[in-house]
Amino acid sequence: MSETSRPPADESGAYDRVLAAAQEVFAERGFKAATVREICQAAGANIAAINYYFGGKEQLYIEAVKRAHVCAGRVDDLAIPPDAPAVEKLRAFVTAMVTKMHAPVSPSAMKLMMREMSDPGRAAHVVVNEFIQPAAFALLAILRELLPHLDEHRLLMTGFSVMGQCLFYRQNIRVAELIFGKEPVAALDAAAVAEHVVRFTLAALGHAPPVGAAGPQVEKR
Amino acid sequence: MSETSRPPADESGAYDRVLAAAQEVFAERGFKAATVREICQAAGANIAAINYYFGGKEQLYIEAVKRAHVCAGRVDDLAIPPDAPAVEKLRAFVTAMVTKMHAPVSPSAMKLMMREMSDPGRAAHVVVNEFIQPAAFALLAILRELLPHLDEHRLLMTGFSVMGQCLFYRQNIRVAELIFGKEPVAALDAAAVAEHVVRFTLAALGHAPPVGAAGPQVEKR
DNA sequence: AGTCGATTGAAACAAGCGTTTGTTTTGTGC
DNA sequence: GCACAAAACAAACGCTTGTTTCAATCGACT
Repeated sequence: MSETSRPPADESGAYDRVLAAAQEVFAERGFKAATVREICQAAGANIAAINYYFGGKEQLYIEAVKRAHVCAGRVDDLAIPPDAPAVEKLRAFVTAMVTKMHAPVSPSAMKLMMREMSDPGRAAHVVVNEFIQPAAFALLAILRELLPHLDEHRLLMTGFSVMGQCLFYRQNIRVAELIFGKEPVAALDAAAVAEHVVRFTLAALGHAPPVGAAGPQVEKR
Repeated sequence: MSETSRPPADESGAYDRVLAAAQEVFAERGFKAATVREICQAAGANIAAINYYFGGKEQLYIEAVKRAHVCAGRVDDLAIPPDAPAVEKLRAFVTAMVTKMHAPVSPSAMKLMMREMSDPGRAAHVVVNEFIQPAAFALLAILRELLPHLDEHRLLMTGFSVMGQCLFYRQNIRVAELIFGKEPVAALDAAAVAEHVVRFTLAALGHAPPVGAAGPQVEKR
């Protein structure tokens, strides 16, 4: 029973090699299409290692998702100064979110998490509790500061509008490439997207001039 | 070779029954996890029917996706009067989009298309060409009317902001339920969401008062 | 050196998969 | 009634899947 006490370190033990390879292969192919043989071959380990260390394919998948959410890091534990004005908090949040989506620290980890989110299975609650939920509540708190008098429903929908913009570029980048070609989509780097989403959102909330306007004048109210 | 000339009618022939069942099962389980046996059992047909009519599992999947995009209908061929002001065009577009996403005519058809979009395979180009691309270009044309002087990159990102909001409620409804519970999410019906997205977007574009504002005063500029 | 538990390795297992086969049934024109 | 092609069926095929088995190997401790 070394499975639970084993730290998720990237040492060269068979346990960690299999787990890292599983994250990669599961992210690329999905749970069903990925085979234990491919994972073990990528890890340079024997086929029996999966059942020996993890007890089966599905439990390996869950562990891989857990590892992925650790690799991806959290959104709310960085770049959001608690004493800054709400507008700056929102800017920091969106920038962190878009950057994390657009250029993640571990692409395969993010891919695996997004896969599990689009088709929630037995490992979804892990990603939600540790990764999505804190970010969602942090965003809603920021929006509540910006819009103190808005009712709960509209605040929730406003949060969805922000998250929808942040997520779009990752969830639909392939489709966008199919429509517009690779070049114009590749031209949208994380910084440009983050700046746009911030401005679009702040304008919608009345804390910045609209997108069509010329100069970047601050506040208005 | 009756596969190409066969119309996608919902008659009670074995061909149509298998195709309809395939749409359902593929939408629910995905390509790999769905089995030909389950499809044939749901269709009340023999296992050999798939290879007899379609030539294999993968070609049946492609045909099911094609059928799905027909069932789902297109976005640009309805509810967008060509002579209306741009603001009304955008309102019509978003309302049609959100409604189609939120309460589709055929839930399984929409589910299958969304599945193929999140993991583009051999049938993705069909959905893109016939369903997504026309909608995307229609939206960009409307936005161009609203923002005549915006450069191409920002216009594209603005389009993504609109699409991101429309798609969020379908792509992430399961996750949203996991976070906030089923009730507050279920309370957001298509009409409320569409109204919010329209107002959020128009406010961001400077064609409506911001979300936080009280009354629905029209125009400003 | 010797012993024992942990790990690795190759082979085999049963189950399930998509596909194929050969036959039977059905429908249709003569 | 007969002949023939399309359609439907049950059975089995070959293959891949996840899992199991069991012997070989390694590493530490006495």
